[in-house]
Amino acid sequence: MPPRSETSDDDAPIGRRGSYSKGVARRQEILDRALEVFRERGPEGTSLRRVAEEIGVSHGALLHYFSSREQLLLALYEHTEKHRHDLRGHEEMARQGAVGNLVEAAGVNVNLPGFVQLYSTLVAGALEEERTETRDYFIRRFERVREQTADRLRRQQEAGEVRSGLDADKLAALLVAASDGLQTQWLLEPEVDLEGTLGLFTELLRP
Amino acid sequence: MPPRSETSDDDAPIGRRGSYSKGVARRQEILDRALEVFRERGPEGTSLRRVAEEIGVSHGALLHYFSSREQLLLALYEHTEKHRHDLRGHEEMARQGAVGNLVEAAGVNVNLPGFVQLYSTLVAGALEEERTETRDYFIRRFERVREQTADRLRRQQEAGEVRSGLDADKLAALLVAASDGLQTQWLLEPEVDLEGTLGLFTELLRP
DNA sequence: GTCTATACTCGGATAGAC
DNA sequence: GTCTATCCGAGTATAGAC
Repeated sequence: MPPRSETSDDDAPIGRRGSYSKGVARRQEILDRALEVFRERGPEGTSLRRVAEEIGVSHGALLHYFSSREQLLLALYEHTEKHRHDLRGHEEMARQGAVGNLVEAAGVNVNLPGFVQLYSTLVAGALEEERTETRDYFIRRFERVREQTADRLRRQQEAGEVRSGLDADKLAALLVAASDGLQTQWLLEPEVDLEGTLGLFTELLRP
Repeated sequence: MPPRSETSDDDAPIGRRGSYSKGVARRQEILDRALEVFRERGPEGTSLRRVAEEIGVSHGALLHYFSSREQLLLALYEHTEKHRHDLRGHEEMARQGAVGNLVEAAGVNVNLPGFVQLYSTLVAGALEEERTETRDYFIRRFERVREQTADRLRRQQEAGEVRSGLDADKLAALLVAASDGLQTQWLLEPEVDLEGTLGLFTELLRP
């Protein structure tokens, strides 16, 4: 679900007339260069105009492909998330419990404070205006994460690993909320024990 | 702990030479007018310059009393928090359990979405720079709220209302985190049941 | 569709008048 | 200490060239 607005099907490298539209490739190219700049200097303090200059396009041209600074940061977020996702073992991930999954994700994030901060900035931005792409993106994201977590919980309830009689959907929202909130506290005070505190849920949910 | 930088003791209305320094009064006057503007138009989209013009001071003068837009928003937040605090019954509040207290606070916030959003904006801003007043403010705030919550929890553990064997400090951090995170989700999707979901902790913590 | 040029408002810093 | 004047770079919107 990339932030590019329309171009929703451009997949056949051969045969389809036009194949990749040149614009998408150009956009990708610009994004790649921009990611490099962010990697070196970090997103904070790196203005749109600075990035544009550094990667050799005009300020206006950059804005042509990313309609706002927020959009560019969202693209950066998505890219980092993919990388972060790769850091985790996919096989084990699948059959993990809800709490274990969140704890492990938090463990990965501990090494990526910049990522957590970017997340927080984008979410706060999403709350500030009514109908933006960023807002839609995070609404969908929360829905997805809650749903996955609820599924895990239900499976664990059936397996007797988690106490039953609790609304799995509400519980999932609570777990995700706690995870997000804790990471905020952790960014402000690194001595907060992210994984240990989140792990309390293991005991709280024991049947 | 108001955001005014130095002037830390100006309390005696009589006898002390100079009594209130004129600057403090002026600052308060400007703040009051600014609060009015925010009440009418909301903080988002209300620029420093617009506020200044509307209350009849220059852009520079406003910046003289509030060294940044963030400082002004923080003052707005503190003022609203005081008002919000008044909405809650102080007597009952004191002898409430940890979960009940958070649930009730959330219940008040449900009628003040702008306040929750402002909180989220300020917290995100606090995460973005290293040594700012806003950051210090929220570090202290989280410490205070966690401590209060932990105290309640300990009292409840001794009274047998909350299951023991759980680290009250960690548990407090978890409760506060869940409360914050849920309010974020609620701002994005109002159908999220803020009080009900947070109330799950009542069952989770039962001995 | 791709991009340049321009203009507007914004937050913030500075220098200096009073 | 209080405030005006000015300047800077930022994000964004628009018109229009190609």
